[in-house]
Amino acid sequence: MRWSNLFVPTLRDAPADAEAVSHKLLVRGGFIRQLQSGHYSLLPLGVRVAQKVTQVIRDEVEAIGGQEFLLPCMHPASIWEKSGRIDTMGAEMFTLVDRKGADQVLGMTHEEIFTTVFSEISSYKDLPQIWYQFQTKFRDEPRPKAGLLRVREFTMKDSYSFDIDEAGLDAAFVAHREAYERIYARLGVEARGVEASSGAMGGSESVEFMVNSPAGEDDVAQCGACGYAANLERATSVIPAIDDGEAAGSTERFPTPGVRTIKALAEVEGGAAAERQIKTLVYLLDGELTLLLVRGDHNLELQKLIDLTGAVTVNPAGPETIQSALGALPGSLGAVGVSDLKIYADLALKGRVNMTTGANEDDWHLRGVSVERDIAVDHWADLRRADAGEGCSVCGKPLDVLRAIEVGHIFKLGRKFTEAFGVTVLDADSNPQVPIMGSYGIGVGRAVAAVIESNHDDEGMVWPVNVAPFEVVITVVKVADEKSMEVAEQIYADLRAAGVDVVLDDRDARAGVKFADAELVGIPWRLTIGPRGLEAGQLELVERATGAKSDVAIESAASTLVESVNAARS
RNA sequence: CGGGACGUGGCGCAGCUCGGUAGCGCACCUGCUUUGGGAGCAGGGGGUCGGGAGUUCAAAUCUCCCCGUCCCGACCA
Repeated sequence: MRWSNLFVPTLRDAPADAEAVSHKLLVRGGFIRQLQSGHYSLLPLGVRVAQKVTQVIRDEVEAIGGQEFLLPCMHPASIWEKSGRIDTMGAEMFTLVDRKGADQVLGMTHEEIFTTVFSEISSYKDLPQIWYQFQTKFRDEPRPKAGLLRVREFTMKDSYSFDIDEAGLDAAFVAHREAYERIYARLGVEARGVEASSGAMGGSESVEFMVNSPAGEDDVAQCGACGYAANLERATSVIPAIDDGEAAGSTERFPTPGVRTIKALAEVEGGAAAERQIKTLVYLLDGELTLLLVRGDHNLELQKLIDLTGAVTVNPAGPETIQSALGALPGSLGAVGVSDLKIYADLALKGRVNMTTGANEDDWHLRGVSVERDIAVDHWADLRRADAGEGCSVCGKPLDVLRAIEVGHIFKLGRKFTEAFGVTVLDADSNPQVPIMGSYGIGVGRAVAAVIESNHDDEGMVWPVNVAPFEVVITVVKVADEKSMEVAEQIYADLRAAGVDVVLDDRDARAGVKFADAELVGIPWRLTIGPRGLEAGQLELVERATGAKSDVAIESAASTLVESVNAARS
């Protein structure tokens, strides 16, 4: 490629509304342009990187036996009705009506469609299967953000495994886990597999691949001692026991005028420290009013509740609803004596006595509450969000909580879809069996952004060779100099012949501009050709990542580069 | 969906408080000089001031409505 023919609109200034490093650099480097919130055009350099990332993923999925498909991105709504997900996905699906009046949706994932194709298989002899594709997904995200990190339209590698039994699924899952680890290593990101909730997709064992970055949107609890790592959505931790003293004989009402918060109750005369309080939250779970109890100083982790109950819609109840159900407004709520509502309580409240909570009358609280004696808890469960500094539930050492980007997600789907679509295959005994599925996804654009988040410096991007838009740039300092161009053309031809992805910067621009652009777009090696070097018979070679400069003889420049590039590829 | 901010040539911004018909830097075009780290000089092109209504002799500026974009919280590759 000749830079003079390339469309690489680099910018000196980042757009004002970009926040994340990857967003700024992708725009500044001329990789992407925004069409509207959550929808980006990939420019030539963006396409090059995306294609290289795609190829790395393809290699590794093929290596575990994946077969590439390409399914439609527009689906009849009926297929989503059949799986029931048109309701659970709700507003996140783009929907439209065709000219015949048929309801259509834009696919946000492809379990339904792959399962439909799979229904043609009817013998255990044809299992296992791993099917995958790179296809555009559409998700009407409430809040797209940070350039390519969260968008409404994106390419995803999604694969699906079909097996006759759990053992087969386990094997497919492990194979994917290992393939993903190889993929991230080749992309130059440190991604760790962490325990995760499978969310709206449904399923059991679930692992997210996380790259630590302030631009991320997830919080991950990590144990530096034993390696335990889990999304805060399901991370557990151990906390010290609290000495409640002797259980009070009975509960006691006491006035708390104006007290509306945990903090205020902790400070008021006759109140109680936050860890001695019961926080009472009122939620609507699929429309059913429910009380959720956690310790006063703890936070509810909603995802844990959703995973536990399978609830589809979970919303905090409004003040009017709460008032009419409990007789008080938030600030004075409690579960003592409540019998007509379902009550979930966090395990940290189990066995606690002498607790303080709202009396369900504004400006009144109760003390001396023994949780198990005084509250009709229906379900005990881990509902609280783990916090930094709490003990690792595996080894007890303090946990860290770090921001991270979710660059991949694998999980065991189970038989949800094969059952919904009535798919069976015959086993060796001629009995019909419902195959079990796994689902595995990597967002290509997000992976690109994550690579940048992990590989950049003040000058711009620093691409790993495997995914760099070009592996080498030949910078001709003075294009008007015939000798320079002659040498450049020769090395350019040699590198191309050797299979190196090289760009010849033959623009009639000042050297400084070309150097700055090469660094901004992060090309791993720059070979500088100018009259000064030619006179000495030497060319300057600069490695982007380290800034290391070396002089190479004209004759050996190409072979040196071929060697370096080959050594760095993986 | 709740909260906050912003919208002026391709990008970054000023002008708005106190109405008088749009300006700066970068980028772009032409010429000359320069040429190993984002050149200098001279000349030049490009803007429905997000949209619509209203107030006014007069609106980028004031008022109202709408749209868009970004950031923080509830959702996910």
